[in-house]
Formats: sequence, structure tokens, C-alpha cells
Amino acid sequence: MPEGHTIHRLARDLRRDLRGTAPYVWSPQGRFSADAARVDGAVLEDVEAYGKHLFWHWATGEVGHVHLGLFGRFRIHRDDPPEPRGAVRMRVEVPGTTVDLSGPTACSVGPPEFRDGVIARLGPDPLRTDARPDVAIARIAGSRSAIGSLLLDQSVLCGVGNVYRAEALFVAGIHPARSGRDCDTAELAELWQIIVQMLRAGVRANRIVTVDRGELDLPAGARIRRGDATYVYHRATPCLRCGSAVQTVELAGRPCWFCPTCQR
DNA sequence: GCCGAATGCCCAA
DNA sequence: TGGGCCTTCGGCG
Repeated sequence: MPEGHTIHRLARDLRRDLRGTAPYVWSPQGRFSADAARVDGAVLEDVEAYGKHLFWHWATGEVGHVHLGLFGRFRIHRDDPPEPRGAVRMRVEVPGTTVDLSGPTACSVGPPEFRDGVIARLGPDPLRTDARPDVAIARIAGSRSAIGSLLLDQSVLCGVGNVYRAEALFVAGIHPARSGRDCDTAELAELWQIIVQMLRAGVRANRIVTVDRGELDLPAGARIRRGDATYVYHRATPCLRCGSAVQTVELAGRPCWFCPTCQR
């Protein structure tokens, strides 16, 4: 589930539901119990997203940190708190809303300096209005690494994962194995804009849909199915635009799907 | 019931 | 570079 759009959408929803409240915070599974006790009953002042990281700002001055990793997931319940389903690491309850977190790579409570340290290791986040595209562009343009690897490197820019890297490079017409140095600045500026638009659409829809509806033969109002939602990512059928067979190349240890005709 | 895969990342060698 | 970790879910017997 989680690339940057998921985390920013969560921050937005959790702010709406929980900001200014003093929730009951505990750990049904038990692995978060000691940290939960430090903020249980405190007022939640804000929830912040930065790349794939989520920060909970408590009135105690402490900051909760969550990273979903590959499997982490939040579930929000509107009715009475249900029996915890599976391994619920953290449960946050206010009247009318229960937020369950399972499977995170990271879930802890610490001082604000911990948050600052995490952010210091991240490149600009395309979903934040204060992001500096020039920083990411300079890092890519100065690197001999493949651009497909650089897009997964969270210190170059943050929030992009394996789906968006493939999709953004397809729309930009850039072959994922091309060296960062061999991309020109205008091309990279356009790539940044593509990433911004894709991630924003993901926040809005709360799912990844990168294809333009107009390129699909769909009845008006029909939901885009999962297999049709991406141009190249995990695509078994030929390229939507040119009919070439979609290929993969291993970059940063993970397969990157691309179209050998549309991407040079 | 078991196995593998999944939109991630860290660490040891 | 390879293994480990976190969990859920669908496919296969």
C-alpha cells in the first residue's frame, strides 16, 4: 500500500479526526506498550507527513514516529471499537473513531530531535509545498547511478516507491537505466512536475491511478480496475500507447517495469 | 494449512 | 549484495 501519497492522505485524515483530542493510546499486541504509556491521554496537536514517514506531535512535547514499511497498514473504524484484528501494534481511540496500526517497520515515541534527524536524511518531498525541486534535480544530475535507482533513494527525493518510479519515468519518456548525469535539467524539472502531479492525484483518490482516463476505453463513471491503473508497473499486457511488450530491469534491488519503445 | 508475494528499508559482510 | 524483519492475503493442496 504505502508510498508517499498514502502517508500524506493518512496525515490529512488523522488530523481531521484526531487533532485537538486526547485519545486513549495503547498496544493490543503489546510491542508498543511502553511508548504508548508516554502519550496516552495527551492532546494530539498535529499529524505530519514527510515522505513515507508519519509524525504524531503530542502536547507532551514528544513525537510519535511511524513508518509503514512494506506491510504496515492503518485501519480506521467508525463504530464502537472492534476486537483487534490480527496483530495491532497501536490503537488510538476517541469517541466515534478507532485507529489501528498493524505491521509497521517503525512505531515509536521520542523527542523532537529524533524527528529532525529522520528528516535530515531525506531529500525534498514533492508533496510538501516547501519542497526544493532544485535540490533533487542537482542530486540526480550529479550522479552516475541509474535514474531508476535514484528515484528510490529517499535521500535524493522522498515519497516515491516502486510503483511511482516506474510510472513517472514512463510518462517522462526516460529509460530507468539511464544515468542521472545523462538527463538534462529541463527533463528533470519536467519529471519532478510529473511526480508532484501523480502523488497529488494519489492523495486525492487514496489509491494509485496514473493512467489518463482518456487513454482507456471505459464507460463514463466506471472505476478504473487495478490492472488498468498503471502504464507499466506490473503490467502483463502490452504498452497502452505503442503495443510493445513491457519489460523489467532490476534497479536498487527491485524490478522496474518500463516500455522499451516509449522510454529512451 | 502452507507458501509466496507485496507500493520498504536496515544491517552485516 | 543478501538476509532479516514486519503482516496480510490469495492461491494452491
